[in-house]
Amino acid sequence: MNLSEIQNTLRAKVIETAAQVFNVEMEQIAAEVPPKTELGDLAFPVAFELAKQIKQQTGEKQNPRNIAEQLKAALETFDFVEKIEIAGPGYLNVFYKRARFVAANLNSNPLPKLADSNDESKPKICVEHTSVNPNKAAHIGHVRNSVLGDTFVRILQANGNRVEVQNYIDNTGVQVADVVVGFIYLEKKSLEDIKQLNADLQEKGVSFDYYCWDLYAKVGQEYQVNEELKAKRAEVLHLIEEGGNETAILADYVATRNVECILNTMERFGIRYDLLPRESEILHLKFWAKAFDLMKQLGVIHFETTGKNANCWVMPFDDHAGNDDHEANKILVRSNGTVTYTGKDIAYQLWKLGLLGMDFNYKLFSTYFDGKEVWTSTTEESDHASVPKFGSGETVYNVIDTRQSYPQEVVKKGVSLISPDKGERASVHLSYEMVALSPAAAEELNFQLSDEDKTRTFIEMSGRKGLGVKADDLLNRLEKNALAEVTKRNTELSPAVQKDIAHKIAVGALRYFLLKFTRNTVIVFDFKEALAFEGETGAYCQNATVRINSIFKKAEPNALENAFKIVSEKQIEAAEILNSETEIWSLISLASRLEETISSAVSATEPAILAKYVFGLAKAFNLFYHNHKILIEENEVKKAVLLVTAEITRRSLTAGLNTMGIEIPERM
RNA sequence: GCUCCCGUAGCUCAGUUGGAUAGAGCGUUCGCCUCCUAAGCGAAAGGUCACAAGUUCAAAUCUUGUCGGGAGCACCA
Repeated sequence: MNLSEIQNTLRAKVIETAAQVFNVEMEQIAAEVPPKTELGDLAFPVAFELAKQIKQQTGEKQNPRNIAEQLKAALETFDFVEKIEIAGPGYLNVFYKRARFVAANLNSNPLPKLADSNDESKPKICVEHTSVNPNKAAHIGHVRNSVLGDTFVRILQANGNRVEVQNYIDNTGVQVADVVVGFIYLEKKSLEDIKQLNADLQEKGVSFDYYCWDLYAKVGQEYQVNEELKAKRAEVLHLIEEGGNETAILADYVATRNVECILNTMERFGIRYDLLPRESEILHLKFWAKAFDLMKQLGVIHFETTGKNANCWVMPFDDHAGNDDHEANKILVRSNGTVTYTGKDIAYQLWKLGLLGMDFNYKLFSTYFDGKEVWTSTTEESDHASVPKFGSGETVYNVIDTRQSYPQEVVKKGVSLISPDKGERASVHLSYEMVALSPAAAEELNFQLSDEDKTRTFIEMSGRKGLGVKADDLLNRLEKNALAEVTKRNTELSPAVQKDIAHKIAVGALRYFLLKFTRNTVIVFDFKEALAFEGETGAYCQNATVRINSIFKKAEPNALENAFKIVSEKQIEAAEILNSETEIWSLISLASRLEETISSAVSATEPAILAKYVFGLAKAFNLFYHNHKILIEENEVKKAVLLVTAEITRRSLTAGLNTMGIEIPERM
């Protein structure tokens, strides 16, 4: 029986007893971990709540401590419980049979549900993340999106869910149009010229998306002074949307090259996708037309003939009160007959949920080095015999920054009007705050600050201004710094191995840095903090794990096996150690809470919960490590208990870090 | 004008659907490598949880108001 099962059993017993003895029905009850191990392993503050309920029902005033006494008797019959103490005004503190618990969990898997995530019969969850406009390199703000999304995918899988990862490609939007304007009108390049440029850049070792980054910023600047160029934007955008012309073909080449670059960047971070749905297919396969018909049939939108929105199709949206400046209703089709972004997004969301009644065609986009495939949408017939089944998610998570809360709300509302069955529950906006730059960081990037910017506590990154910390640049810098340390500490390792270790440390540092903040905290990016390997960092967590691994490398080959045997057979002695040295038991107890932590990260849609847990566990292990010398311990049972503790911690740390997409280096 | 988010140690942030003495990292000061890797460990200092009222046996947490900061409210995407 693992920790979750024990806790659930205890909860059920409390609820059962409350019903039997006090005639009070409780749906769920709070359980908490006492502030100190001395106070027990699990606490129920349930007696206070019961006292209140009893008073409400019978008018009889009962002392919480007396209530606790009666619950205590019922819980003590459970064979994993050593004793129950009533503390303070009426806390019910549970102490487990520690040695028995350890013996029962010698071979337990910290994430028992992970294997279920491959079960094809389970309902699917779709997660959309990354979705960087394919017109420039990804910056640290995009990486926050991707790391959050990817980590949440891993968390869902650890929780036993089947997950599909989508990265939406807005290949026909204004941002792509802007770079295309730059290529065609500023640089006077044809498609052939751009292909040649791509080859030249590759030779020079410059990434195509870096080139576009600068070009995009140049176009943005030029727009300010060149009205003629700005007029080209609408023209180009129209041609791209329409498709089947030279400009559209050129734009497709540019966008696709950028997607390839961005996928390469994300692969460095360990982030992958199943499907890249593209906006061009949403347009050309007429997803919108189908959604439009659906909405008209169901009467969830209407055509306005008078007033400000005359000749527009609008969706009523009464959650927001309208006023003179702003409409309460959301326009989906403009008076000129074109569709708004929100309209297209509703169609796309319907597809994700399997409610649209039509599908993309698919082609293979690329194959990762280990054989994993990533697919994309196409208007042509799917040319592969066995295309995986995409979309039709039971629930859809959209990882999009918090500034898009309003349109996301409209999409959710629209979908629930069309399918009240699935309702608003099926669409989840996994929102997060932006990554901004500290004025110091902006200056470090040689960016000219305006006087207004200087007064601000942070400065928003802007692709249009070319202001941002590029993802690859930052990772390169982290790898360089990590390599310097690795080389210093591990002179005997080969350069290739050193480099691999440095890479893992760099990725761990950046992923942890982005995950330790809760979603609704603005990250004010600071180089010193982001480049740190000490304190609350990924490297700290990796280091603790490497230490455990190194203990087992130095131990005799069958040390762990023997330890398991000793702990199982000599439970009385083991219990003495676990009862007297609370710090050992605290570590075991903490390490046993990974599954529970994953589950709360899912219900709160908050990966930071996992990050904080893993760090806390690494810290607890480091304390244990300094206080106990495992390999030279002379007492046989004590040594076995220490080894088992290290092993249980290792499993949870490794699984927890992997769930965050952080690998464990062989050495540090 | 309306909606949402935030205000916790010098700085950056946690604080588990209201619970026991409000925590962590950084920074500061002082200790610890004869011992499984010091990217580490220990100790000290540091708090009117923005402010006010209310609900409760119990409030950093819930309600209302005030002040301060951020974002959003397009026939843009």
